[in-house]
Amino acid sequence: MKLKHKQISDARFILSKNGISRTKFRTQLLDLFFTSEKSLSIEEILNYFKNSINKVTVYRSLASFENKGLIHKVPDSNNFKRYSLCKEECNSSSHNHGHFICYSCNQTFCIEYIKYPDITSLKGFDIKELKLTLEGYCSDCKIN
Amino acid sequence: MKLKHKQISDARFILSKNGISRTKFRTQLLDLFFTSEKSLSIEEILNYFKNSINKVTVYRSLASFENKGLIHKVPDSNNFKRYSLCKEECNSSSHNHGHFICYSCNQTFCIEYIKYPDITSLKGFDIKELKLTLEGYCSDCKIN
DNA sequence: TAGTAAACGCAATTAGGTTGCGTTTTTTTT
DNA sequence: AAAAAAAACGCAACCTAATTGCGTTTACTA
Repeated sequence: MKLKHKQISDARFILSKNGISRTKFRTQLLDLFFTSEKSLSIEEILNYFKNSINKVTVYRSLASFENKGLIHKVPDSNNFKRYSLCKEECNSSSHNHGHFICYSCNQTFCIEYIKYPDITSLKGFDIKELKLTLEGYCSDCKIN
Repeated sequence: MKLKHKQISDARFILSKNGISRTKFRTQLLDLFFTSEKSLSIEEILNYFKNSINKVTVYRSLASFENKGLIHKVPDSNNFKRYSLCKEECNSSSHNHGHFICYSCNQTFCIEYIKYPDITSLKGFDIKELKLTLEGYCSDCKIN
């Protein structure tokens, strides 16, 4: 990772800007989101930190990041908690892009560039959000 | 319910056809799905049967119905298990319609008639299924 | 109708997630 | 830079939806 140093300082800056204490762990966790293209589950985070961190701390850090709009929940086919870094387009109530879930490795990928169906109203329903989830096999898991 | 008798006999017939024992409870449960337009959660089923049935039995009956393709899981914003009757278009791997989840009452409605975005391939991904979930307020819960 | 297979119910267990609280670290104040 | 206040941490205990084991009961089938 060429930009490691810059990313770490980015992480520290962003934590401060959002009123989150710049602890060693939270800085590393936010940096992990920066360097990871994929979404992260609690289990993956615990493994990454080799269980040097308590799971309660992970849960609370993720909740903090989410409240400040740094990350957002992504769907998981097994209904586990899973998070992904927010992009520019995300706002507090809408993370307007699709997600791809791999049947095999269970990774969730944010898919920025698919078009949403144009649904603004539906008889009788007051639609606030729209979620599109694709499932199948990712490039690492599919049989070629 | 005008068609009650017919529905009960339908339920019995369908259970037999799918190799599921026609117990009193399973017949009533399948019939409940027939008469309910909405999806059902374990809690709602237990309440309906006034706790005369054990929750383990409910879980196992639902698993059995699902394995035989009679019902399918529907998304729930709180990640609880929730099921809905399969329609003609459903097959073992795909229940190709959208779902609407109400923020307030948490009911999930199957939406048959919305157009899916036309995604058959996505660079690097082998897409097997596509899920569209709408969230907001249903007609009973929205503020007019 | 006897034998086999499936379904049932109870109790115990699993596992993801949460809460309480005393301690430590970070941030703010002076 | 030290003291005070606030936020984060870690442990243990807890919560609860869901699952498993197993002995009993009910339904199917030959």
